Amino acid sequence: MNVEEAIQLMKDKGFKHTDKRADMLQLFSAEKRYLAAKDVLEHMQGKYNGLSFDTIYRNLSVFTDLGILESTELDGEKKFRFTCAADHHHHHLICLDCGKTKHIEECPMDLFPVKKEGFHIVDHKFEVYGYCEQCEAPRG
Amino acid sequence: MNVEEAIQLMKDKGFKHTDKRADMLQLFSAEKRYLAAKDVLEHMQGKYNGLSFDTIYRNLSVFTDLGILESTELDGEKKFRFTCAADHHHHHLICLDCGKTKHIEECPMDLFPVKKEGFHIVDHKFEVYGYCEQCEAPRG
DNA sequence: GAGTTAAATCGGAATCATTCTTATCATATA
DNA sequence: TATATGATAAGAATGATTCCGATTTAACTC
Repeated sequence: MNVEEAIQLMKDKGFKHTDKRADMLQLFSAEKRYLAAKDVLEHMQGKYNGLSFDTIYRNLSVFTDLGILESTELDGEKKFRFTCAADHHHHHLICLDCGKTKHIEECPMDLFPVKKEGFHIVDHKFEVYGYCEQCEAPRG
Repeated sequence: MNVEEAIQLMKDKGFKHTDKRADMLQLFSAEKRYLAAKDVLEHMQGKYNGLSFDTIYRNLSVFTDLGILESTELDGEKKFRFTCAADHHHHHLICLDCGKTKHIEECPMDLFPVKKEGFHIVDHKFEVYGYCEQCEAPRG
């Protein structure tokens, strides 16, 4: 998925094209890492003075619903990134500082049976956390 | 670890014994599932009128630091349970409704190598979510 | 190209979980 | 029992997120 495809998908689903939405998608496409709502707001405020939090949150939610962005929750914050593989299940190694990721193909659910007597399993989360080279250095 | 051991550990570490702390530990020991701060508050308010949120949060934090409780973050809420195995690494299958858990012995980190070029790994999270029999039924 | 309609946005208030602050109180100890 | 220090109450403060009413704008119709 790229920005053009994302915008087309958005239109196909009946959402309107706006400059703010296009710019948000452009940002995520360029960054390819997890960003918090406030990161997005900061980045956009240069161009759009008085941009509302509501706009950011609403659009993040729209994009996530459409599968354009994927999200996770880290340290009490929702974070979003341009989906790196909308078509197949995967996991991430995530930099706790900048949100940069590495793709993890293996899924633990495929590798061993989780004893699930008396449970109806509906989801799972597997994430590995660390610091990338750029963020590790300053931490000494 | 049981309630008595937890209280002893608390005293050994220089924390004072109070009825509220003992009751909180009693609750977690009896429930053996993930509870949110507000669950604990509700449970305690019957006995202690005017109990402060601060007391709950501070004590949850003390217990977690001492390894008496283990915690996770689910749906924007911190949840706590009496540690089911303070001595060895493990994961959980968790009921999204009531917080009941099943122990998962296998750790994905042991089962396959996570390609970590350029990353310094410091942590990971593996949780399986579902609904237990009691909570599944009402959901129809 | 102007008019219409529903969606998008703004600005700020509201909410929810959590943390902080200050004064008061209770536990453990001398 | 007196004292010191930790624990608690009460409520304010914080931070992320959501909600709401009023206004603006994109997309469609004529």
